[in-house]
Amino acid sequence: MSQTIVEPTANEPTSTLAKAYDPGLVEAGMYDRWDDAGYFQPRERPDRDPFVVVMPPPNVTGELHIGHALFVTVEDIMIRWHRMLGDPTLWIPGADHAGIAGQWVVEKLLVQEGLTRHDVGREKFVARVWEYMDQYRGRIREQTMILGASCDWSRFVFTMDPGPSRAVRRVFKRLYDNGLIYRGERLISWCPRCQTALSDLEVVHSDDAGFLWTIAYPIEGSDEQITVATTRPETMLGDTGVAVHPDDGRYRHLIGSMVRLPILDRLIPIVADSAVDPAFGSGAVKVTPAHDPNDFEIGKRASLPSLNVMKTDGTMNANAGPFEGLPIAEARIAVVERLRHDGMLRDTRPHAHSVGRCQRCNTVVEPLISTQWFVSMEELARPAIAAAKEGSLTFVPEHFKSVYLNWMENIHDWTISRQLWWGHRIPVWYCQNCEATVVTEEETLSACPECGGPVEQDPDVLDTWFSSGLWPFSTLGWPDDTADLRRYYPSSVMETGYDILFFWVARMVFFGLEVMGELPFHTVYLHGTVRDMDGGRMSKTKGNVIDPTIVTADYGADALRFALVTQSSPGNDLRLDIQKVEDARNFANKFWNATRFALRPIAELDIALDAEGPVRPSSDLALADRWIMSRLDATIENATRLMQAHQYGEAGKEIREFVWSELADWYIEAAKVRLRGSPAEKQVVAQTLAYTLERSLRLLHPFMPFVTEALWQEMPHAGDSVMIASWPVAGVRDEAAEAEFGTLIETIRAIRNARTEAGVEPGRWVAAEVFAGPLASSFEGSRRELGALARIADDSLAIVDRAPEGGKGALTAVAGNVVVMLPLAGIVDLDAERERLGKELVAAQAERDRAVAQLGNEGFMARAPERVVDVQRRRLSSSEEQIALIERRLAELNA
RNA sequence: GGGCGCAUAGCUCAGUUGGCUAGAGCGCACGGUUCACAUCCGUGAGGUCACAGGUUCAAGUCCUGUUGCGCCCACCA
Repeated sequence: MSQTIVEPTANEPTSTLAKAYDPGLVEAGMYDRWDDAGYFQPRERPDRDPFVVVMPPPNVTGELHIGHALFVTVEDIMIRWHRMLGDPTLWIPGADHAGIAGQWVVEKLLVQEGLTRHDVGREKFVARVWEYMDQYRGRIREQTMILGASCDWSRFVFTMDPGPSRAVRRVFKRLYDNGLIYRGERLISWCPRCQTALSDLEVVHSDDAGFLWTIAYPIEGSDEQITVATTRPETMLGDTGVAVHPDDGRYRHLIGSMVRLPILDRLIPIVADSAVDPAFGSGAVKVTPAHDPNDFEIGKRASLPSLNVMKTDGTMNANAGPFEGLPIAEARIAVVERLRHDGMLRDTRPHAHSVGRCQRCNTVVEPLISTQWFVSMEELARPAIAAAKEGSLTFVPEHFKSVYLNWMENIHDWTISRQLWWGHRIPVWYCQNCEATVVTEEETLSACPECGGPVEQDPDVLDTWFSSGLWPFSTLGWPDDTADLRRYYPSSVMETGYDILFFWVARMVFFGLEVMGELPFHTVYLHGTVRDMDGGRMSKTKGNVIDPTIVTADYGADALRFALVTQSSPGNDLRLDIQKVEDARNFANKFWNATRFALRPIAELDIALDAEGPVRPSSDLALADRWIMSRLDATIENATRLMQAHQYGEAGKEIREFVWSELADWYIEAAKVRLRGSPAEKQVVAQTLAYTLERSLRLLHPFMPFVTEALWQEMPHAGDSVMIASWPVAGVRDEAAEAEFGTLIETIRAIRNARTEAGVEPGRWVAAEVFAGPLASSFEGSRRELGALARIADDSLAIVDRAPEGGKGALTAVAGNVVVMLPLAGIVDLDAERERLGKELVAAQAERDRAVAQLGNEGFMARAPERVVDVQRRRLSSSEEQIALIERRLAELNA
């Protein structure tokens, strides 16, 4: 496979490439060849820092969707780029057990069998989930491979594997021992469907249309009543007080009095609390400490008892009296009816209010008091805030730093226990004999270390994000002191969606700092959400979810990758347009055919190679050769700069633009005529083609790994795979060549435009006189290219040394200071020609006027940098020359 | 209530520290079988850079305000 010299193959077919690019054929088998060659594992070299990315582990709750394809693409681009830069590069793949979401999908399967998890029992249920996960992990892995992800499968990790599980227990114990994890009775969010506590982040709020009911509470021992307003009247059954603002004159005399709670007839006190807003409603608030976070706080301050009126399944309990057993929604209606009947309902009005729903199952969550495990956040957040503020943790795009800080600085304690069966079991054991609570890193505990009595493990599991938060080090073998951990922690860039900035990124940061004493990564790159063409979110219920492998089957992984990355920019959502995928496929085809074209002369000749690949040609260079190599250098410069700035999409576009609009449209078109020239000329063209195409393939490789590998193998090259070739280094730009060939391009365009506007048949060969002023020798050297591209007959192309006179039977093309006269007697429409040139004259005059104005501006002349002033000077002289040329020509036409 | 962002061509979007004539793809109009490519080639039309001020020699770019849209956070009965 390794190849240092290309043998001439004159007698063989000129190319082994098929006429049309077929992504299916190109991509088949290639991934396995890379894998077999070991390219996905880091190539160690002690002199360089490794580049490490930990893949966000997809939830094993189904297949990958198009959003996964975006992150796989962006991360693979980073990884392949760094691999080409020569960094030891590691990308660790994984999968997440997905806690509630994982349990939920299997519960839904059971429902189809007419079963609940309680019918099968904990052990068998967990086994079912494992079975499900094993099945989909394979599919996810397969999909990731189809996308070309160059990750190290030998290091694949699942959150429930023994290693990460031990990491979870170790961290739990450590935080517990340090007082950062505690168990307590708090008001938490409860999902009645999932039957578990949720963290704040797992509750999704939306404004729903509801009602605000006003209820009268009679004052005991008085004829007075006090009215309170509520959006959840059923909670009045759990009221243990009424609160008013201490300075509210209307109620000051009532503070300390008792009211008689309607329906239940309980006596509850009126208390003062400054959190009450006297301006809202009646200025008096019913207090339900067991079912409202605000009331919970008021209740604590006023020493009111908490009275729970709901069961964990979302029905009312015995404290609800006559409403016991009713589901919450029905109890609400019944309570309102009863109040109306009793004459205690004072008002009912529509009222939009915020309703929290379970992120996973969309059930309305209920705040209720419950004993749960929490992570105390204040101390953990402090260094995580400092890291972002001092800049050791940076965000792409930058504004997410504010978002991150805003959250971190207002953080609440984290509810980590879940009343689920699927997940990491809380490593806490309760002695049945001596009341001891034992936290252990061991997976099981057989007896109480205090008294030897029997122990029972806490039945709950941990929030799935607890294990995710340890991912940057648990994937590397921690808590063992492994070689991987020492070499690859911390990772380099955390690339993930902004939608899990708090869920995941923030938690990795504070866990990394606390457990490892070091940030888990220095850069957070956040991508947006992939949306449909109308900007809608993709969801299973909407039915607009796209399986990436359907797209890759039609257009290829290269096309999907390229479309995703060039359509997106950091932090912004993108609308997936299948036309963009098609365009990317077309681009691959363009590159394919450009290579196919180049391979013919390349195969006939000896291409000089060195350790880097085709040698950069340096002698017998024509203007076009110098130009394309300078443009390649510009592209390398720009692409490299953009990659460094994480502007991968822009880098991809830059490369596409070069390959299509410069290399294919101009260099190759110009090369066609030169390949019919002398052997020496053919040689330099072939060498230039080999050089520029081979370097371009390397530039494009991180974006379109498959097709670039396929083409690179066909091209003269050094090394075994473009995957492990080096990222190109830019040479010195040839400014003169860029300017001169640029003018040649503009001239050809002007000629084509003049021909088209005048209705000259596209295939017609014409004669031309070209006045190129100081560029005469450049134009002379490129006369055949000029002729071929502008369809000027070679023997009737004259490069002249002063502005030509065409009389009335000629078309004029003006580009900069170049003027071309095309004698076309009988075709030229004098009026149309005058009009066309008239427009050009106006444009040139406007150009001149702007330059004159700038150069006449004292402030500009005094303050603008010399470079900018120079540009205006050139602009002035150039536009003046152009005006003179056009005016002269117009005079001729008008004569 | 707090925070963040967006507004550039018919559509989807680029536009790095302010500096040549504001760009791309798609779409649109017209025209093309030249031996790499119709998954293509050529030519063209199309923009008060949301609005109003300000800073500056110079503003799509920086500042302030306005309008419209979006997202996130939050214990607004």
